[in-house]
Amino acid sequence: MRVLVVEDERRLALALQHGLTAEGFTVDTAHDGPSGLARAMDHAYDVIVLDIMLPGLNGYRVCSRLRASGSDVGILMLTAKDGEWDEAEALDTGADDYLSKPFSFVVLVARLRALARRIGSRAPRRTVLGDLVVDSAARTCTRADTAVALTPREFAILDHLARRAGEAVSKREILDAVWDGGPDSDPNTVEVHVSALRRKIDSPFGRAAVQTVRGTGYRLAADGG
Amino acid sequence: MRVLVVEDERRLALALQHGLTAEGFTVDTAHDGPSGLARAMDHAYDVIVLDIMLPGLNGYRVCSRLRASGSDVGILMLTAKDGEWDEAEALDTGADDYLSKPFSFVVLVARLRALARRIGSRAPRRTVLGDLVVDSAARTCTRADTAVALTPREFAILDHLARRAGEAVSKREILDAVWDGGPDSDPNTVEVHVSALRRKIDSPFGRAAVQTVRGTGYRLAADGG
DNA sequence: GGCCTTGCTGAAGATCGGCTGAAGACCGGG
DNA sequence: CCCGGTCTTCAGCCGATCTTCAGCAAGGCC
Repeated sequence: MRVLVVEDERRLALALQHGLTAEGFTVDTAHDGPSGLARAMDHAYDVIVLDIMLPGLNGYRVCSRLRASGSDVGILMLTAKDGEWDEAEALDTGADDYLSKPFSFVVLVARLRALARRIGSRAPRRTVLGDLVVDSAARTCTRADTAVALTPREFAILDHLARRAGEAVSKREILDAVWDGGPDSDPNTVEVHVSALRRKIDSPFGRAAVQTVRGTGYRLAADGG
Repeated sequence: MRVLVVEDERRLALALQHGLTAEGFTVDTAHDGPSGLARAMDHAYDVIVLDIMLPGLNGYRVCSRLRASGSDVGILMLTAKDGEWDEAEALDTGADDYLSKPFSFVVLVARLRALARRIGSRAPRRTVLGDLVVDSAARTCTRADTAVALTPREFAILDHLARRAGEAVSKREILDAVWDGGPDSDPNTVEVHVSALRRKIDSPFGRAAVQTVRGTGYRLAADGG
């Protein structure tokens, strides 16, 4: 289990490195935003422990840049204050979990393990469903060997459905995954985009990969429809 | 999403009930340890918000008893102090997450949603009863290798029965699980839907998976009828 | 058998959920 | 600044689904 600790307070960083090493993790450290981001991009970590207040580039930015670059590494943010917006914003920028300082080392380890488990079971980068191919890394979609151009939202929805191929996925979950699912977000938005998506990947091919699950949401047929 | 709030401070419990209801959760409350435990055992909740300091039986004990009885419901503990042992002990007794009082409502909702997602993914995915297959994740049902289209209510009933395959399940429990079981809900509604369900998964196949338990409710035959 | 309780079911009207076209906001590039 | 593409919102439509009701069937008890 490879962990990167990005924390500018040297004493804390060192303590974490020692403690986590003792717990069986392999630990690297970085002490500012830019070098943390660089290390994270260059090496394959399982989880990153990311402080918010960092010199050069704050934790939110490191996090969102990592996500923007397509990384799905597990990110646990350390929020300095315990105001609610720190935490909500952490999740918004793509963090998987967060912990308010001061935190207990025991809890940190428990959270890291839980996070690693979740991350470990994440879906692959390329999903093949019959003649429908969704490439999460390249952000492309192919149907019957024909490239299909999708808008960002359309692709994000398809990608999310593809990660759960064969399962029914609720509109709320899609809102959470594709948008920053505020409680007041509108499920109709999803419907509109799904409608557009079908017009591109289903109708022209006389297929129906995107199925409606009434009362719940949608399901991507495991065989491409 | 069914939530049980176990909190002895009435004002807080009420506030949570209202707030969470507005967020789309279905909320029940209990105000002490023993009644919280009883409710949790009797009803199928997705998540329980559990205060630690409770009359009668404290949160740790409620939590560990639930786990001892085999429940895998999601448990989010509210820790009153913010000492680390509260939190570590909460995780030790089987809680999935915790939140220190005072907490932000926004954060609580985010945590509940995250927890619900995690829980949802560890529930059993398919139930096989003879040639009857109920796939909870995909929300599909198959009888003798034939896909059977069910309406949301029908599927919810079948799903609930399947989770207790072989056991007699009361109509009241079905009302609670599938509907938001107000005290004035009508058992005949269940009968109507069960009737429709049989017409789809039993009659066409000359089988009888859904059995009537007179005076009580229904039972799904463990061997598919 | 008679009677009461409980469960089944067909029909009908009300309601709900999902789909879609259109309008305007928004955004980034030229 | 303008333009094209994309996103969100809105409102209407439609069919699927739900609930209610009433009559009938079945079980259980005397």
